Amino acid sequence: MDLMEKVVSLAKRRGFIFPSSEIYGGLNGAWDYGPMGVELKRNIRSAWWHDMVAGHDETMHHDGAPGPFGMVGLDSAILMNPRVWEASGHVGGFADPMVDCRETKSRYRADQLVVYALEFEDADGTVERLDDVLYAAPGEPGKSDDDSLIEPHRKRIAAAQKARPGRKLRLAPVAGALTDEKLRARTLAPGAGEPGTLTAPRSFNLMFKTHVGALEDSSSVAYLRPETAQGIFVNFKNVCDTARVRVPFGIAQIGKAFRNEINPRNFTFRSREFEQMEIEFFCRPEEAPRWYTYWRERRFKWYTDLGIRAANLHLREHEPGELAHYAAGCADVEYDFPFGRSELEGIANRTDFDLRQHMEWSGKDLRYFDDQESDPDKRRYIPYVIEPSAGADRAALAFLCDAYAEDEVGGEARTVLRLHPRLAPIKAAVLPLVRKDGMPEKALAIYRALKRRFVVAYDEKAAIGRRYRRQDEVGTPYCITVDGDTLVDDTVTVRERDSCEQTRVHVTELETFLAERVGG
RNA sequence: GCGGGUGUAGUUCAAUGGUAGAACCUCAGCUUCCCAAGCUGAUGACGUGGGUUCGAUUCCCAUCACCCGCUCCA
Repeated sequence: MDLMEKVVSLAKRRGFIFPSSEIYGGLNGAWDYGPMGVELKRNIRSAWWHDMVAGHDETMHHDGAPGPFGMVGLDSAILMNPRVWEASGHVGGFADPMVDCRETKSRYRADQLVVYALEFEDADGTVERLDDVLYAAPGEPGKSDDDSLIEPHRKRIAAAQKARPGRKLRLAPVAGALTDEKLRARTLAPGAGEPGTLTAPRSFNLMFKTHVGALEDSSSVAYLRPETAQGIFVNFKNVCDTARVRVPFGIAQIGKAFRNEINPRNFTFRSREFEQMEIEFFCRPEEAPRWYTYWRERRFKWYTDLGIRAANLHLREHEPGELAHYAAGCADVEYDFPFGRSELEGIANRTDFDLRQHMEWSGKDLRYFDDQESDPDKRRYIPYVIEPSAGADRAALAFLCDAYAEDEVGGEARTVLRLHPRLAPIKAAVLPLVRKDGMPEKALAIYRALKRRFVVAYDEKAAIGRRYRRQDEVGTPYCITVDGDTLVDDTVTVRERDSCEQTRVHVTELETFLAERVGG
């Protein structure tokens, strides 16, 4: 069994992650978090929110940052005015099958791309057909004139013509060339140097559509947001007007997003419903590169601080050709999953693209007014945006994979999740050594006292060793054992998950002991 | 989206055209003073829908889900 199978199996067995609606056969690309999983994910969200927002000190100059900055939170609706998605570029032209050119990064509607072969007719009517290379050009079959079709390939076609003096050139459309893999491999895209750079036609309507109100007509269409980011941009003015924030500052949000992925894969890694943890960080345009660098480093460090082994984590700067059309820079935080190196988080310099788009589409002035600026011409500007966008589910999966370990204790194999204590679903288990002599009663009293502040478990079933192993498997960092001495001197043994070492702690010290080690 | 593979208990596996077995887990009881101990007992499965057949978990078809490769991720 490989590591991924082991993690999936453990996730199911111990209640971290189940297939969605499993008793009905499940649903492709949808997963549920069980009793352990919900705590893990909640801890991930809490850690992120605390580290990025709630615990942020806006009066302080943070390490590596160009200066002090503010940070506030937001929770915008999943349903928004559909015009948001027109402004953002998520709808409009995306309903029809599209083909992409891998080389030029251009996108075309499949039905508006003519693919043709060259034919040369001799004076005597003999036709020579050149179909080792096919040519694609924007236009509509049967409606576009030859000149406009030839334009993108003029040089190449001119060479072919020159080699065949006196012959008449004809363009012979090749139907279905884009859907035929072999023909597509010979097709030269507009502006491309080599044939075969076009993808198969695909529908890019990845947004889930629904209707607001009972009437299902086109005027009532709404979408489930495909990203949380736009909720922040459309609230930029509201936040500026009410939250007493000054640039530079960030708006953070955690929430569900939905994409109708063609091909969900790799357990929860690519799901149709997923949770994002995003910051849109607004700054002066000229300072954007420095803030970009800052957020890249800071977000990378967040994962290693929470226990991801640095050897498994990578920060990858995008190639210039890989960048989205609006981005001035983008880096991915990647993790070495068992199924390959994949993206956990993207940090992008989105320039002023989003706010500018929303200004145009809404007609509202979203410029920031900087009254501290001495130059009157520079007082109003559209801030640039640095966007660290993380996937909560992907983080959960990475933490699970990275924590999974098998080792030996006393010659016996065990499975243990070496989760960071902040992330562990259960912080401590309270265990009576044996079920007699008043130990359960004493242990229950300790359990109830700790329960008020920490997520703790109580277990009196089976031998002590087995109970330790149960807790190891869900990553519980500490086991508190009540034994004979406890009844005499009010001390317990605290057994640490990774080392299995035990220390003696007085019952009155337990709360402090845990607080120092697991937070909370 | 294309190609390949796999679906049997919570997990990991077996067997079979005629009453579906095991290990671990779980639960109950006994025992037990520190790392999956022992004893007794118990719960629990053929992904779904069709077809062939006297009879299908087994053969066939479809479908759903998961895994692998390709593709892709605005």
